[in-house]
Amino acid sequence: MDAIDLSLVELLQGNARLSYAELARQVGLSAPAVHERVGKLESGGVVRAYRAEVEPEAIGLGVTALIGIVEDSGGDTDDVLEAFRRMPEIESCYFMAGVESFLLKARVGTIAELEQLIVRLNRTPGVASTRTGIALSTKWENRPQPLARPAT
Amino acid sequence: MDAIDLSLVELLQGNARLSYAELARQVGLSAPAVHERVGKLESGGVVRAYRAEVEPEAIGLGVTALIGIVEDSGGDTDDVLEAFRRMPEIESCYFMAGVESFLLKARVGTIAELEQLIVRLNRTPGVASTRTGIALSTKWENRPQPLARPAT
DNA sequence: AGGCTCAGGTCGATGGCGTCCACGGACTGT
DNA sequence: ACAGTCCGTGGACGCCATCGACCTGAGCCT
Repeated sequence: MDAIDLSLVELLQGNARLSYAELARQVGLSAPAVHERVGKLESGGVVRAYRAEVEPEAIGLGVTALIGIVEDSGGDTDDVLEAFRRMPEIESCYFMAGVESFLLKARVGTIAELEQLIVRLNRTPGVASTRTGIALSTKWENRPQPLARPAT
Repeated sequence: MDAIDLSLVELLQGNARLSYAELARQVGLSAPAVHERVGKLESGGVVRAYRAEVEPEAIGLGVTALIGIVEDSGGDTDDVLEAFRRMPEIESCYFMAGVESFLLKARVGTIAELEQLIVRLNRTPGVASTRTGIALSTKWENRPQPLARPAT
């Protein structure tokens, strides 16, 4: 993981569809060399996936909510997680320090659907309570960070 | 925005580096047709970007925090936003309903860096108070949703 | 020191891909 | 019926991905 790998990661964070030839030009190596490096970044787990970032409204998901979950004292965390995983509306799931064990980011089409989701969450065994905040607008999301430090 | 466009979006959400030829095979059109459709999805703002999804730990960002911001009653929201935008650690920024006007997702290398970030946030004009929750682990993040409904 | 080994690069070749263009069929409104 | 428009196909051409052969420098053992 040297400076060139960092540049490659940074370039691909900015535009995942760059050709190997273009990447090669930008970092000053040949295309096969870049091909091999990117392959190693992928199989080494540094690059997990390449995704198109989609405007949620355009695919009928206009409502974003952030939901804190308080767990039942007796509940099994793994079961709760499994239940969350089966709800496709939950885009992100963080296990948190604090009273609320989980913080979920959910995306649905309408407030009515959000209501249904919250009901389902509250019914989930192991969930003691939920606290929902609605995002009025998303200023930005998943902005890539400049990769300053040459990480170990 | 028909069923084929939806498939294209779904395919590109799963793997943004698919070739046009491969996309064409999957949706049953020719490559130029797919090329044109994807171009329209991009310029129409449906597809905003293609990004490589990177394991944050691998680039020295092991600490994820979610920070609620309460605004000063007198503060100018745009100025606050502008200040946030200049902090690269803030990956996402939502404008929320509720007491806390913003919810930020920040990613830093160490707890010490998080502390510095929180100090900077509290010093920012227009910010009355902050409330930080630390993510102990990320179960998943930015999982693409299946695109069921044929959105208008 | 000399030579082995290995990681990681360049170069060259070839088949597939991206992309431009001209053409054609189905709908639509008149 | 006709013309216009939209959206697709097929062909052509140059660039790209990818493979194999070879090169080079660092580290190490004898």
